Amino acid sequence: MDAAKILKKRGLRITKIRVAILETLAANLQALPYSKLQKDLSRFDRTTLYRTLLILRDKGFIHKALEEKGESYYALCSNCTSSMHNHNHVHFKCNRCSTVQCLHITNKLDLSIPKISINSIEIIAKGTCSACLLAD
Amino acid sequence: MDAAKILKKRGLRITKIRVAILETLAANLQALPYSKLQKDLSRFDRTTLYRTLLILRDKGFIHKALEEKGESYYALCSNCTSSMHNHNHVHFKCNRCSTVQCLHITNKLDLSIPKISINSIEIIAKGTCSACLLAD
DNA sequence: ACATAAATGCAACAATGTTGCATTAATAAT
DNA sequence: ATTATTAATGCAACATTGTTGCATTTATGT
Repeated sequence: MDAAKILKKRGLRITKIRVAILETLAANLQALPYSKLQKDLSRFDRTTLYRTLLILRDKGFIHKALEEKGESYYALCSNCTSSMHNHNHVHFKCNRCSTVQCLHITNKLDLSIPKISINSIEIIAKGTCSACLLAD
Repeated sequence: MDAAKILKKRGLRITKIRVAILETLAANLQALPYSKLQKDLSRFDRTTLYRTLLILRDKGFIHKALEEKGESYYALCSNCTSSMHNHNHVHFKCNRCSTVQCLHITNKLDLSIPKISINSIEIIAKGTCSACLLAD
């Protein structure tokens, strides 16, 4: 993954923390909790991390996979842009090892409720991940 | 709604803040953000509110309908107990007026993913609520 | 009314969110 | 390559929420 090239292609300045965040997220299969990003990227100021996460989210590079107990989990986007965020996948959290992952599903989920206009649907599943199932 | 009676029936002590929380939530159709509870119940200590919310959640009286941007939204449970939490409903947030409500749906949502054991599924829908649609 | 277990309020601290502002860095223009 | 300009960064500061320990008060069964 060439984070610099990706940033450039999408018209964003190439800065150290942006490259670092993208590479950190790319290096993990799971979504990463804020606290982990904070720790891994502690060479940067906390405010900068905070603002950079906002920008990368806004521009469609990353998304918040889950927010739970005051902690946000971040993951790379696969197909988003500034104008279009489509996260048609399920966010799964393992109750045992606490990892969070994005699961791409084929099932199309349609939900319609009278008198309400629904723009987006988010699904959060919890259970036991394959690694923990195997560890039994 | 007789909060005291409900608490007693479920074996919890009847205290002012418990009654107040249950009545506050019962008085609203929507789920209430923590900040609103905090404000309405400011006559009680913040720690007590925090701990009481934990207890009422644990005992199945209330549930966290949504956690977003660091803010938790709470609502009454309809059929939960200490041992059984079943929230088979959708949590809906209106993007315009920011209200959060629990929508009871009939559609059964089944999701199965290979190699993973799923225990619970939560659905969060966002869009425009009926009141805001009418206000156009 | 009393004993006892539980709930409360207070103090204190941690983590995250958030803003303003001066400094520094990235890019475009020369 | 140097400079101008625009954006990003780091620092300080403060708000909100989460969390724990402990002394005091309250709810309830006897």
